Amino acid sequence: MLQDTWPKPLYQTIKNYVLDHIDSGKWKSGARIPSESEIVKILGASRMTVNRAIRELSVEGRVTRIQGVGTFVAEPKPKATLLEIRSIGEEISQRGGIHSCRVILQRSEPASKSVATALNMAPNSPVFHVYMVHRENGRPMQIEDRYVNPAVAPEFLDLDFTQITPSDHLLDLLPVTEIEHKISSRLADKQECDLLQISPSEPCLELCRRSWSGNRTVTHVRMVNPGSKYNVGGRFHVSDMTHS
Amino acid sequence: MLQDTWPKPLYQTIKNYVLDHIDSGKWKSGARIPSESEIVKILGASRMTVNRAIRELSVEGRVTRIQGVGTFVAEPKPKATLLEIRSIGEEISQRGGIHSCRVILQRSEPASKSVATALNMAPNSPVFHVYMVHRENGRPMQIEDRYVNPAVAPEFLDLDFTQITPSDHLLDLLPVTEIEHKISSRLADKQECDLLQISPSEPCLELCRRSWSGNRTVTHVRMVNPGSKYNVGGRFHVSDMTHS
DNA sequence: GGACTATACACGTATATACAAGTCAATATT
DNA sequence: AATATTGACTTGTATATACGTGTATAGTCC
Repeated sequence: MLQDTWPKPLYQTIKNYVLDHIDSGKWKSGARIPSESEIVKILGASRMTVNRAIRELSVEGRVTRIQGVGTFVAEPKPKATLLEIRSIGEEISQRGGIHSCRVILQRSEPASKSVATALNMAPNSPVFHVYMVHRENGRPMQIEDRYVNPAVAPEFLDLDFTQITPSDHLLDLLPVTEIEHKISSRLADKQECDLLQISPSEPCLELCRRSWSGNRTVTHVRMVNPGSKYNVGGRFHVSDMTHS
Repeated sequence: MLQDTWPKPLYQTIKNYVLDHIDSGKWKSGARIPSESEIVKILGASRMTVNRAIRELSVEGRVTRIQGVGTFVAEPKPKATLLEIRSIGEEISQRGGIHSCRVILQRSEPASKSVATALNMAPNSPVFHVYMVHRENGRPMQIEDRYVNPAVAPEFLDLDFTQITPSDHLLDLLPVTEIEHKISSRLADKQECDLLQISPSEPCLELCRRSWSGNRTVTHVRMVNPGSKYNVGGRFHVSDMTHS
């Protein structure tokens, strides 16, 4: 921001040099920037140092590199903020509560049309289905309605979800590479009111999530929380992807 | 997951070596790991290569380094998923809609007790306050109720928010380093019903956000969306912080 | 013309070396 | 005893050098 006059490392100076040209518009989005050896000539640093600077810009998403071709200014990021959504078990235990749950349904069933679409599978092929209620200190806090792709978690039906939540198990099992979220507000239906012990006029938060690992759809989950008892939230620290 | 048998770069092998020791529990959380020169002796790589490997693990948050002291295993990350929340202007224009807005209030006012707490300021010190309604194709979509720390954005009152949304302006102005979100579901009050043109029984999504830049609190915003017309969501790609 | 090849150039990785800078403890000095 | 110095060890940065790998193109041969 303001002048950091502290002695910057050279690789940081090089990063700033590139970022300045990008941010000022001299190097436009998608354009090629000078090669490493050209920057060596321009700035007089060694190629290793230039390489480190630009490699870091690459992992920070500011430039894209293609071996044998060159380095290009990356498209600007869409304006967005990130919200961290913790697993319900973690959240409850973090505030000192006792988590328990009631598993209402845990079975394999043929995929309905909508579930098959969500999981990118053929209709009527088997999917694992879990329907359960999470409780904090005995009070119902969340309905979890989850479908899982059997190919990625064949052991899913044998698990004891009073010991580990489905979410935690899947996060342990495989790396999540992509997530789609939808959060909406609506009124609960009769069954949900019964399970959550709330009145029919109470607004609920519904959080739907689909997640992928590589090119495989892992799971589709719908979580319903009573608005009066629960709200999703969290604090997120942006690991430094700063300019300068 | 399974062993990729493709020829790994040496620095990746070193990263895996360290990660294996961490994940297997041989090097426990908080413990010191061998120094660079020790790993040089163990693995036979050069110090520069070891340095790159461990530096990358450092930015990936797996280890913490202290110059002159050593390298330590970082605390494990809490289980969480990330939700990307786009700015409303972006979201509307992305689906082809026309964004407009009505600025109801844009002024400086003394901070109430709750606002002062939220922004970490003294009560009654001046804060900037904006209250506005965002519209998509002329239909009200969101109420934005925002307080801004005057110290970080002194020009805030002079802006024309029909041209750029407050969120976009602040994101352009300074890097956000920390964000706190809370999403809840509730019924709108009478004024909100009028502004959003909804019925009093319709559940609404309320998204509260506080954001920081460095050690300064930047803004506190409350956004109210009618549940029938709007839901927050998005797709998030996890940039590869994989093991192996 | 079309296919192949040589070549130049880009980024990717690895090493050896050097010095700077921060921390800590043992030792010397006052 | 309190303080200062020194030295060992740590990470941080910078360079010169080398070779590997991927891409594009100009030129050559058929």
